[in-house]
Amino acid sequence: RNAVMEIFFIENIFDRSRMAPKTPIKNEPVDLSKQKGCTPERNPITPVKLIDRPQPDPWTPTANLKMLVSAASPDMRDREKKKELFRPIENSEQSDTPDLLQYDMVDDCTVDEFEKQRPSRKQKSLGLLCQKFLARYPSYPLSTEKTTISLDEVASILGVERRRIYDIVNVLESLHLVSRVAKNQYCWHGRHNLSQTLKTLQEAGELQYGELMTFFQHKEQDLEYKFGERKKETIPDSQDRPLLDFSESDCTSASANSRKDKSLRIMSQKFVMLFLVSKTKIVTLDIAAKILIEETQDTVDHSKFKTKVRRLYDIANVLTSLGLIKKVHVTEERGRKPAFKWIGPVDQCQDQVEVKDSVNALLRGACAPYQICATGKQRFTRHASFNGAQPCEGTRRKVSSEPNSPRQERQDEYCSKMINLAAVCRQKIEEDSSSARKPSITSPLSLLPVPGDSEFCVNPLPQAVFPVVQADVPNLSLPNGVSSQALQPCTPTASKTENGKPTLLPNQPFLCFPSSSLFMLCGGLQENNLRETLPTTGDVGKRSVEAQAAVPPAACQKRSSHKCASPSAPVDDEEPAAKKQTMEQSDVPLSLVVPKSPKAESTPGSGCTSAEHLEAFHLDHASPAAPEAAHKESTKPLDSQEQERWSQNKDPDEPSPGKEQISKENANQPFLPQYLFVQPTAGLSSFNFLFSANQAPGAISLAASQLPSLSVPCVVVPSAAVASFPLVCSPTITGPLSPVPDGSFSAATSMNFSMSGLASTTPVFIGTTAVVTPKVSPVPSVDPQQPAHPTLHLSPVLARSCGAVKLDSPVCMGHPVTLLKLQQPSSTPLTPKSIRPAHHEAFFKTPGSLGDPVAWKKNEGNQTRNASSVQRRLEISSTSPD
DNA sequence: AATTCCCGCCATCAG
DNA sequence: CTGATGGCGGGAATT
Repeated sequence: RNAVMEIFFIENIFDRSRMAPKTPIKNEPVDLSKQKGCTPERNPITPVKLIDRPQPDPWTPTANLKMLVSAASPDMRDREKKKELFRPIENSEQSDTPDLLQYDMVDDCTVDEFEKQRPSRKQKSLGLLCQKFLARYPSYPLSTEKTTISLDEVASILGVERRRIYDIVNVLESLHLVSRVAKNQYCWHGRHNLSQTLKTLQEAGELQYGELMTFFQHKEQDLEYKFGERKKETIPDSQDRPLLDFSESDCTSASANSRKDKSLRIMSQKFVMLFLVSKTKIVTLDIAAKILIEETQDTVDHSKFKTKVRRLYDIANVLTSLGLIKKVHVTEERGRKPAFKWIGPVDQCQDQVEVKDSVNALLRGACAPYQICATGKQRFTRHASFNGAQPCEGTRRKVSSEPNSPRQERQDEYCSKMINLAAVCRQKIEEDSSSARKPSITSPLSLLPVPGDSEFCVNPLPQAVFPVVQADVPNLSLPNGVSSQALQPCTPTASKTENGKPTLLPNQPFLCFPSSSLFMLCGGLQENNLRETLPTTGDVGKRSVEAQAAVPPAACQKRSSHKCASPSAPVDDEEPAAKKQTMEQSDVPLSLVVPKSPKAESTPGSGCTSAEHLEAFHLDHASPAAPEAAHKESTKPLDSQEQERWSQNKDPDEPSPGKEQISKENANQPFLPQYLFVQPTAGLSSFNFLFSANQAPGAISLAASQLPSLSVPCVVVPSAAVASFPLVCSPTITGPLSPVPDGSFSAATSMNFSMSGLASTTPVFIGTTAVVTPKVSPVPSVDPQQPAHPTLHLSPVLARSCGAVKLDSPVCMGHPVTLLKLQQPSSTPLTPKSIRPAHHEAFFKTPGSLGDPVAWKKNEGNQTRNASSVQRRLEISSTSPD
């Protein structure tokens, strides 16, 4: 062990020393590359020296090696790097010695095959690094424990230079996820205050950028805007001031100005504000850069702009890792521009509006099926896709075949419409709610009992609120807490989001429904797992792919990573059939369907969406009262059909007749019980739920086992496999349960939920928010994992966290909640994939608790091995050398 | 060629 | 002065 440690240190040292010298070298790089006979890439690994070489410099021993290496072949080098991949340690040097050896080996045998990958740049990306970083800490740490972060420690563990950690921490600090306590020390707060922070930012943002953004957005949409010009005008001077309070708020040291003002922190806040202020929640990089340059408007110099953009990428990477934004591209006349879309919690969510609206529509008698999504924009998107409408952003694929039509435009229009609609609705809602904030509104299903009208929807945020589904929301965002991952049921469509990014996936299928009438469907959990995983780097890509696979075709297309093709890219057609099939099997995620008014569809001409179909069937099969598991069976087949259709379904127009009828029926009887059905695949992972819509609140809770029997309006049907998990639905509220507690308020609540969310993964809680009040101290002994459940394999951490969360809530008390295990099968249902889960777990564990520093390394699977040696060292050292 | 964004120099800041 | 921070921009990797 000692030896190992020594090595470790040595390496580090080495590294450091190397760095210093490096400076001088800089000049040469050019040569290097040229001379490159040797190493093609800049060798991150090797110190600069190599580079120098050409120079007069005397050689260092190392240099020699390097030369050799380089001489050997670039490829080799690559491989090497690749191996390093996960290795936390800094890239560097360690390899020297080893390298040599390896090289030799390499020579002999061709190594390359396996490692095609190599560490490429991506592996070193800030986003990935950030994920690793976040994975080390729980999203929602117990208040009791304070986690301090030592920059040095983290840097060494993650194997990066400190400088990089600063980049991450600064952004996190801007969102108050961490705060600096002392030199080199930060305190981890987690996401507890995130919503509050965002709210504050939003407010601030409206003041500062409200108009501006509006302006830009309009501009963009219709015309081209010229850069600076307008902007300046619009921009108020107000910007000077640093972001308001927040920046200061916690900062201990903050004094103030100085260069800090320019800091990444401020920029980050401003950047976030732009999203919050933006109606579309999409901000293009160039606009952001322009706006953020603020000060000297005119000094638009190009270089400055470029620098700003660089910084924005840095910030964006971190935010992406947090699951707050995702990358998209907006297509304008000018062409496609990089942009980012906010996918984090939104205070005011349009979704709500939508929901509301839909609800209203229902009440009015509208019949069309409607889908709702709760949370963020993403959901939005999804819907769209569900509907057949074109999704807004990237998601959009051409749904139907209309090669010629300007689909993009349409899409945009669609988006705009939706937005407008949302706005309109929102008001309406507010009105309604205020007037009728009765409990009634919150029907049993409704998640949040929160008294505050609109608020309830809002704050609670989607994610948090519905545990059921939603777990994911967070999930994407971070791996860290166990929480997140959970399950997300995937919606068939939804998935489409970005693949590349891990985060995206998140959407969950769940919804909030204010009125009872809604249905929820939950799809298989499979995906959940994937999501969970996300944190890690390399995997992500893969994972996403998988996820996609799971997902319905429509949804995801992109398989490739991040970059999405242009939005307009056709969707289904492209999809490989195979893929679809796959998806079909597993997926069927759920979707919510709500009867909707026709209008909802607006754009999409297509009426039928998968969801709809589902609905239809389900409806058919399911008896209103309480369908049972039996349905599942029937359903499955259905699913497939459905899916197929779906995939094909280009025909919007023909909704299935049946479905319509159904919907109508519903319409007629608005309150009929409707249910949501979820049928994922049969076993495994998916759960099926049926909820009747109108039910009385009280009825809902059920144990899994009981499902069918329940008289309750809702039925939950777990898939067979799953059956074991218990679902808990607390009736929202109303019931007997204690009413919502005072609620600490939405914010708090929501938070809680989210936490629970994790838990949610499995257990579903549907209930009032009140239920979860996590604050409570950790549960005594919880044993979340019940042996009974086959599925549960929670990582300890998870379990623990879950336990804590749920415990508190009253609901929980009632019965043991089981958590679903995230890992579970989700991935693809039965497939062997199971392997993954393990990783996931690891991933999430907090290092401390589990002591599994290594977790992330896992990602890539094979490669890992080699790397491992290095890693190991690290691990050891870090872990406990003793 | 454009987009991303890693790397790390070096100016500042803090002690 | 030294170490901690972190702005900044070159230029390489990716798209």
